[in-house]
Amino acid sequence: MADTKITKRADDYTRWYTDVIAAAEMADHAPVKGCMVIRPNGYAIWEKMQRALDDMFKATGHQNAYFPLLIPESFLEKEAEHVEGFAPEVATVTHAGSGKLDEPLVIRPTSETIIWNSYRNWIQSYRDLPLLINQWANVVRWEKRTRLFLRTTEFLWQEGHTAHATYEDAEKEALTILEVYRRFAEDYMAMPVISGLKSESEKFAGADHTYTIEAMMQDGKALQAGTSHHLGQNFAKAFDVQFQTEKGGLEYVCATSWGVSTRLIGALIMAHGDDRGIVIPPRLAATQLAIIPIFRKPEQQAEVMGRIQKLTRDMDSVSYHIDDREQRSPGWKFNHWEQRGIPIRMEIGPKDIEKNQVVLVRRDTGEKSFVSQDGLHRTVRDMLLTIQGDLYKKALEFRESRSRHVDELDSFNGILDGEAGFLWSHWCGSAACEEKIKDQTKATIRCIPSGDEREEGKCIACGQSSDRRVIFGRAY
RNA sequence: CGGGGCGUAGCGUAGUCUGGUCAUCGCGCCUGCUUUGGGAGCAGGAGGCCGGGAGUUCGAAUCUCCCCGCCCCGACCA
Repeated sequence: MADTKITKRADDYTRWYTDVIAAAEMADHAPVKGCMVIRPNGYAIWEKMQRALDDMFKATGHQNAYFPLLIPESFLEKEAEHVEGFAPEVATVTHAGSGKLDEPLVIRPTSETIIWNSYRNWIQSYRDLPLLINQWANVVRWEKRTRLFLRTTEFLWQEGHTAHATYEDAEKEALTILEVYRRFAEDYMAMPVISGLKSESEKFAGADHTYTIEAMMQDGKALQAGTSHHLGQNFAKAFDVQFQTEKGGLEYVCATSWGVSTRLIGALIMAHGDDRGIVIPPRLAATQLAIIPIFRKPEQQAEVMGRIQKLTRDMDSVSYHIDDREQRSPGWKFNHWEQRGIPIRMEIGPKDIEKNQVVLVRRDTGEKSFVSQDGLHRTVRDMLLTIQGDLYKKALEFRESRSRHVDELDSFNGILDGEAGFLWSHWCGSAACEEKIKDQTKATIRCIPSGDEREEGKCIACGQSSDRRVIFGRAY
């Protein structure tokens, strides 16, 4: 398979991003516009993400289930805001076999409606609550403009859908998941995020309110990395899901929904990648250590391979790969694994065997170290931990260097056209001001950060009083 | 759907303004030998309806018109 070169980091970040994906052989454009073929290298990351997230969902009491891909069109229409929000981007099936369907079917853009149609039958009593379910699935949204991983017509995701007896219980659930997402982003992806509340105009269509985690990419633009919605009783009312309370009354349940998608792979690339390719944090790397034997003569090969066997015998906590392809040169292999973001490369040749050492090279820094073969397992394990931590620190430092308090709307464009980043500014809370700022600067409110950092100030758009700063930024 | 750009080998491209040995170069692929600690070297080789169609011309990758496709910017993005 062809090995692509990343020519150089173009002034155009978009170009760099697609180059990196191509070089790492992660995805291709599909024949259907906006759809993508996820290659094994890209999918391996998704599998690691799935496993980690699934464990976290299970640990917070959730179960997996599956609901249909096709949804009667009328279901979407039951919730007013929901249909208004999704109508422009749903794909519809009108024909099946040789005939036209009586009622068109939409390909799910999200599954609230079909799931709530089931929940109506599943929920009778307060004893049935809470209902905590997650689904791993694909969805289709016919966006006008698409980008590999970040916004594709079809994408893979998980969507959680829960039902609760009280508003407070649902709120607690939404925040529990928000915290799961924050931990996943920071602990696994090594990508710092700011969690908070979406403004009214940015929230999910049909939600009471929406929580989000927002990350910063290396060009200073924001990326919404995950959302957790408190749906209130909107869907319960639309699908008539009531339950008998402990005291015998009849109530509508409160709901949440939440999801993260293959967009996270795009986030990972843009948060850590460099001109040599992607950089995978150790906790998400299917291969953490690429071992490259070096030799000239057959007897050296036997010796080196023998030593590798011995060294890897007890490496059960590190996932390693021995690249013993004879038709490729060591230099080629170095490059190959770098483009694919493997955290550590190990070189071992006759010279190393003589000195009882190996060469370890970090993908994130390029730092080369000569370490003893004794205790190699522990050395590698420690280095993986260090890389995981350093990647996070580096990304956090970058985000902080691109975050500033801004009190003049006039300076937005200057900053965002130059060193783009997060602008912490006062906002009065009105949709009109939000809109005005967006029109003038292309910056949107990424979130109203969680936490109680109150500060008196004046809205940068209208001058009215505000009691906290919110985050503005240009977003993907 | 608006604005801009681009379609030449599997991929990336030169050539188009000024029509005439122009089908170029790199990567990749195949064969052989030498190589292998940063994308190996040399030699040889395979591979093209120059996006499609119609025109102009003695002659079109090149000029004209139409069509198709892709990319970027914008609108849009729960």
